Amino acid sequence: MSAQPDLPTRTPTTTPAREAVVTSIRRAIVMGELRPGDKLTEVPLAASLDVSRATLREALNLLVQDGLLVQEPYRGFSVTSLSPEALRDIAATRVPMDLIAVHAILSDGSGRRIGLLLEAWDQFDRRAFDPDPLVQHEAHVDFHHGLWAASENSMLLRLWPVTEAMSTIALAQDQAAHHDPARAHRFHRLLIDAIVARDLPLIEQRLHEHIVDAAEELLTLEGGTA
Amino acid sequence: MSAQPDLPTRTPTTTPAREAVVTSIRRAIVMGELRPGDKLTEVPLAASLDVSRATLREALNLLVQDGLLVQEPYRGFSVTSLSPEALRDIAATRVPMDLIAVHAILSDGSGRRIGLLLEAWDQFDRRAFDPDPLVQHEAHVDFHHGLWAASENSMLLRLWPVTEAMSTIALAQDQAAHHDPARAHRFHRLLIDAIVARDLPLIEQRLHEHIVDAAEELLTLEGGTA
DNA sequence: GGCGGAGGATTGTCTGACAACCCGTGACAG
DNA sequence: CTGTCACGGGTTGTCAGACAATCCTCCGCC
Repeated sequence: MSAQPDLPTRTPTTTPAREAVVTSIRRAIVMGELRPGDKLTEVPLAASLDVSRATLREALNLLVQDGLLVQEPYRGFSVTSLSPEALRDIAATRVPMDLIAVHAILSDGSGRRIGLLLEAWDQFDRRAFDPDPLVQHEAHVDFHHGLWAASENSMLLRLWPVTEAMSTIALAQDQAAHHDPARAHRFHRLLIDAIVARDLPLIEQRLHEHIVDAAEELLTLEGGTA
Repeated sequence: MSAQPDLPTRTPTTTPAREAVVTSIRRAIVMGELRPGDKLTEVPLAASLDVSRATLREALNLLVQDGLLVQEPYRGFSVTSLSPEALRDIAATRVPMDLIAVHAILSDGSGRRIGLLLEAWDQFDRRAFDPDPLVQHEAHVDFHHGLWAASENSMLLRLWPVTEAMSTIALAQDQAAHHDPARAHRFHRLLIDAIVARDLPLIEQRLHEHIVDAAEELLTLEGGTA
């Protein structure tokens, strides 16, 4: 009935339209076009994304899934907004969770997990200074994801989407929070060094610097609880 | 930091139908009527639950949200299934996460968090031996949720649904895994005692007994057969 | 000025349909 | 006999339009 579509369908699971919607909205949040607290009204949004309302709602449900959006019955979807205490909680909780990953990496005798970690570093290193700020953001996020993935702890992997979403929102909270890419690069480098050196106290200290201090900085920027 | 404008479950006067679907399916998983790996076909399921396919799909998406189900494009929804390594990861990860909560509880000078914890214990104590096994399960789960909630750490609260779902699946993995309610009751009691005594090493040991040992036990049960 | 109710706007749900896709089956060539 | 490929049934993904339930705003009334 047709010429053979010789091209191997590039994506093994092609064309769920809602995926496009999901990435589109996620990008809008990362880029600050959608800010925490913004309400999403379905009909105009569906029209602007050229999908039906049902498909849009499926995509929105997926975003609620990792906490990027919140849904209140009969009141609709809106971008998650974090209180200052929530921001501190995120930072304070991420440090011990990262330490769980680090422990798993260091307790692996084969060295494979360290290899995974260094690979994550390499990929970050290549994209950390990309001109596209979206790529920079993804590189940063992927590095932290790589740290958890290198632990080969499936529980952490399941918890990652929620964690990533919270961190994304935290950064999006302050639009002006364009953290200096060189600074993130340096922190990540120092962290890798400490892990390779297997210096647990140093690892913890550097995680603390990277995460908690950054959060406190965000909070001071935010200032008057606006 | 005194009066938190409490957010009472602001019921929207009527329950969205998908909530009923969600609890129905969740109950089926808890009760072992749906077992890990089972596939859910939409049309018969929607008919049996007396909702439209669209509403059913919204409910299924919500369940994917906390990890109780997995969705593969064009292959449908199925109950999450965990490998033995995943089961170990869950147990091994929950202990340090519970410790995060415990630290937050103990670092609260006002004693309010301890009060919340004891309240959670009371509610567990009242339902631990309920004749309905579903109530028993909920009492157990609510106790652990109460531990995290008592920490007043909003990040942990966000991570809870995923954690709960993983633990639920882990227990559902082996249908024969009705844990002796008296045993759970004793463990929880011992844990509370250790926390009140502020004995950190003892707390950790008892968490380990309750979580990791239970997981290993599940694995030996499962390993013999299968 | 405060209160209560009408009206519009928005979300929740339904029905029915069609397109896209997966999988098992069986014909066919080697 | 074996591997490949087309075919068809079954299932999921998406659409359109419609109606009910709920929220929100504003206006008249006391």
